[in-house]
Amino acid sequence: MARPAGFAREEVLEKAMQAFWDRGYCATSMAQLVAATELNPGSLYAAFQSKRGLFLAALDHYGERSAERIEHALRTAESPLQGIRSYFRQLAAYVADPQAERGCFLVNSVLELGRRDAAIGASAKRHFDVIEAKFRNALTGAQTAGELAPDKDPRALAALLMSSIWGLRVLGATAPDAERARGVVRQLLQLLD
Amino acid sequence: MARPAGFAREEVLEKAMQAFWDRGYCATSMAQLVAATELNPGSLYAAFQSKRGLFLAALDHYGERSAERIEHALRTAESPLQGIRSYFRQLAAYVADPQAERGCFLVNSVLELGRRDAAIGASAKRHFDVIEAKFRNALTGAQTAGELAPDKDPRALAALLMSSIWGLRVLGATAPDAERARGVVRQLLQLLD
DNA sequence: GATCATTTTGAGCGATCATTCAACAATAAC
DNA sequence: GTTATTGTTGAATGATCGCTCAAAATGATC
Repeated sequence: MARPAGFAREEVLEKAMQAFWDRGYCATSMAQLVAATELNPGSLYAAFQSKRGLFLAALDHYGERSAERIEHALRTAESPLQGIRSYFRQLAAYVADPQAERGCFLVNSVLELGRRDAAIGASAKRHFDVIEAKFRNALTGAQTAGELAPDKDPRALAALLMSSIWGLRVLGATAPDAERARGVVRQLLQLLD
Repeated sequence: MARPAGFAREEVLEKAMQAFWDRGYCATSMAQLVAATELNPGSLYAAFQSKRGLFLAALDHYGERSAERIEHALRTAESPLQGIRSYFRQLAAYVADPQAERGCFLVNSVLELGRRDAAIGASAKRHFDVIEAKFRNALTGAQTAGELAPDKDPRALAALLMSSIWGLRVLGATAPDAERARGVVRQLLQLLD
């Protein structure tokens, strides 16, 4: 017995995420979020408590979608290692796209706020951990399948892959260059052979 | 015949840089810059025109010091490749330090402002280019000295090294972990053999 | 020590910030 | 149709933002 909300939470989160991703937390004003979400301040505050609350929800939204994309690449590949190769080739292509200049929303958020806001830092790190675990699993699977040499360390390799993703995302933010990105990925993937 | 300035420009730039590096451009208020530099607003504006002008000067200050550090590692090494190895081992140690959580000021600035402020983006990219050129020179030198295999591509390797630095800096911002950083560097340096 | 160009001072400016809230609207239950 | 409960509206709030400027202070020059 009450009036139902006039908006879909996921759609609002997607729009808010795009706004935050575009300009960062600090440079995105509530006025811009009101415009982007097409909600009034009161509705936004009723649903998310504060600008920070909305940001945290948008960050989770982004992290979940990122993990899904990686999960999909790994699951649809012919083998664990092919899944990793496939994801990185697709990342190289994305990094060459002008829209990659926004960087990675998780990385941007850690660098802007991770040290000043423990909850934001912890949230981003949690999403990174989920992704890294997927790679580690794939690498362990590749090893038991004889696809990856037994002397390789899945844990160390997974850390390298995370670091490589971060590097490639910054590369995309500084200079969208397809050949450059492909070259970096080609060399990195040699470490899996 | 005039009153001399009561401050040393380099010292003020260093203090302003630390303040901006700590919190980012947007989250650092002029009031905080006034406190950090121990100058009054009027003096800061007389010397740097605007908050943005002060930021651009601080960014150059950081970029020059970064390039010097790399130049020093390369120049004092026994060989070009040893110089690169030395720099990356030193970077792995730095990344494990809690103060590395601030990330790289150039990376932070590109991600926060590079797309919205052309001058800031261009400045950061220029500093990255200077650094990358040093690596490329070292790699070419290593190749002519027979230290690096002739089938390696100095240009592609230099791009990989830049991407690796960016990744390692983000690693430092998310989780200062010495073993993790050393592991990543160990694997990356294999690509030089 | 008088002159003069320059720097320093810090209160104050208009603009914009995140946030609130009282009035109003809409629906479910009866 | 009435009531209860929740959502929406958007103008208003106090705080903080980057920035200015008239007045005072300083030191090199003569």
